[in-house]
Amino acid sequence: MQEFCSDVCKRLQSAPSAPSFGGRVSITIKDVAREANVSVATVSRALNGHENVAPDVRQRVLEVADRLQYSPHHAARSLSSRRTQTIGVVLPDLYGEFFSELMRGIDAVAREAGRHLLVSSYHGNPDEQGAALRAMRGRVDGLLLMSPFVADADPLAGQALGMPAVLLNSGARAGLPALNVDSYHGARTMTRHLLSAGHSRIAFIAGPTDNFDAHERLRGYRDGLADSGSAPWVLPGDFDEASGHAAGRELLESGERPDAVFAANDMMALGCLFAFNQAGVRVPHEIALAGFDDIPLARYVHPGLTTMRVDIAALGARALRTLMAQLADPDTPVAAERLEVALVVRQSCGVAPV
Amino acid sequence: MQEFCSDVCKRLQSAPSAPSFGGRVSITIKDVAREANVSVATVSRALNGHENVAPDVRQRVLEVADRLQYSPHHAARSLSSRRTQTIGVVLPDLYGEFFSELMRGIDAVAREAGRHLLVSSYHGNPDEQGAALRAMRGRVDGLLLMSPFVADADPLAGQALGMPAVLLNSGARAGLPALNVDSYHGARTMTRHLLSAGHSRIAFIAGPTDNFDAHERLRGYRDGLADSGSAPWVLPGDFDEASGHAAGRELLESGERPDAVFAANDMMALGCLFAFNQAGVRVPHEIALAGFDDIPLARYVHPGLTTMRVDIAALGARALRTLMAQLADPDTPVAAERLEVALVVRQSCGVAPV
DNA sequence: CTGTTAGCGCCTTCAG
DNA sequence: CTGAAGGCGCTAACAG
Repeated sequence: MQEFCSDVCKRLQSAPSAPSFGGRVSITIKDVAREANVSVATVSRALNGHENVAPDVRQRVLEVADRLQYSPHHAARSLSSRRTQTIGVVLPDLYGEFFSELMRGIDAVAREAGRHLLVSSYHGNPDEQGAALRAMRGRVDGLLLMSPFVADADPLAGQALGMPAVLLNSGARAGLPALNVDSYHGARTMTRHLLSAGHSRIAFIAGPTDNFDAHERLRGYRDGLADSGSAPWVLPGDFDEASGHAAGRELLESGERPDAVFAANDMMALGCLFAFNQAGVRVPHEIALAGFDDIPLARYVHPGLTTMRVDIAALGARALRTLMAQLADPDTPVAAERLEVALVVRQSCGVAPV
Repeated sequence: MQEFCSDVCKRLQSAPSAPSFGGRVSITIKDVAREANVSVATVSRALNGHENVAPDVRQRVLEVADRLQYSPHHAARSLSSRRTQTIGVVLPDLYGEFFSELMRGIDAVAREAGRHLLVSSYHGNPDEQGAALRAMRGRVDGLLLMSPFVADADPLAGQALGMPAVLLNSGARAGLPALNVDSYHGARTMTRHLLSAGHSRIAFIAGPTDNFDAHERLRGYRDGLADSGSAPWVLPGDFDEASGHAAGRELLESGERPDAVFAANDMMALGCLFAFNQAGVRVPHEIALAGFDDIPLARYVHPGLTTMRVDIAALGARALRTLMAQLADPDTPVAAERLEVALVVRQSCGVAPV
């Protein structure tokens, strides 16, 4: 035992200049090669599972590597192999349940595929976004990018990503494969559902004006209302509880109350619900309420919230699968896909089973 | 303009063997050097802000680099400099608001410090945890590790991390710097608050038995009750709404109802609240309710939830700051720190201002 | 099957 | 102040 590791032990003890890591020196492929009496090439082959290595040699190499606790240096490996085994994820933010769920879906697939995740958020700032994208170069094999801002100037237009990428909830652009939640059809369906339940004055609490999904949902609401004779009634919102709460109060104070309120997402619907609760207005008896997303809390509030279910984790998972396919075969046809959403009827609209 | 980029343009057009990345070739330091009529060494120095470069030369180099959209290749840089500019974040999971908030805090500091984040979750599986830690070697300069499972065998004991690391909400072990939410004192404070508000039969909805924080909160509850004459009354829970809901129902059905319920976290408190709502039991009139965490919804439910505020984003931010200090100076003394929590009194305990 | 060798792109002495 | 040159650790031809 001792004899085998003498060389390395000596190096460990008398490392001339301790390279970082708290004075530790790391074991390289050379150390393994020397201990196993083979060349570095053979070690590389053995460790990477190539076929052209004699069984006994492979065995010996693996043992030595294990004993020395060798672990290949990632930077070196990816510098020479030109692959990083890492996927870059660039998001507008990391805050809230949406991103959390998204990451969960992405993470599951990444783990399954043995890929690492380099995450970065740009806080809605186009400059930071550019910087984040640039910084990904040489660190990742592909990119998952979410850029939901419907700015006049497409921040991606000028960015040569220089690598395969998939767009998430960002519309379709730059000839990249894209995957979007089908917000438009979802919102239209919900609006029609409310109409068919007998509501005619349906108010809509919108999302941020520069957000792609918010835009699609508003469009779906308007189109859903189109032939009904009902006029659109839109309040501003921000996708958070606070703005839903504010919108709820505003609705109560308006001269003519709506029959139903459709919030562009569940968090706003909940904020609105609490505003109604505080004012003693009963849901659904006096006003019906609907949301969008089906967050976990939607089923626990009282009354249960009617909403559109969006499987966000599936969104992330599917996006990464698309990217992996692109990575495996760059000629995979590029398409824009939609993630289906589903109407979930609960008590908040007054037409639900108990 | 054209003349300057002729060389590179030619290369881009007639790259002999397109090296990965969908057939694109990337611009290297050599390209910049050639365009700027200097050596690669000078480019390197100029771009890295070293002082020994003539102002006009630096200017020219920066211009060329900008025009060519040059961005250094990470793997190459970290191979030669032995630093990755990346922090590894190893978490038990990526699911839910807690991790989302944690990541937000970490991300803010990382961005501020120009560091990237390599995230990985191990789904509560010790083997996966080991694999994740091993895979971090050579890819990151330091580690933020959350390992809240109070298993008999410390999964970290055998792991030579081989690099600076900070433990998050994982107790104190392995001689690593640690940062923990002060769950014990928080729970004790809350329990005493409930007692002093006149409640004597206080039930506690516990968290997962193998979770460090859950354990600390339970301990705080017991100690808070210690000299009061009240007996502990503990129900199992899982930190999610569903288990809080179940516990709430169980409490209602028990022969002797409690005066107050203290849930080990807000999600369970909300689940419990909805169970009470459904049963028509009024909070706080019939039963007082308290939680722990102060998630955003806590202030929007009706009645507002009395809870202990935990600044999770601050937890992440502080942990990364500690790690950065460790990275900057390995001799920084190692200590276990506590993140203070604060009592937030709302209406759910019946002693609050409206 | 195995060893030798030439880079991958960048940083960093060491001479000028 | 600047250029030339030697690696960093690993992979991938190319010869044996």
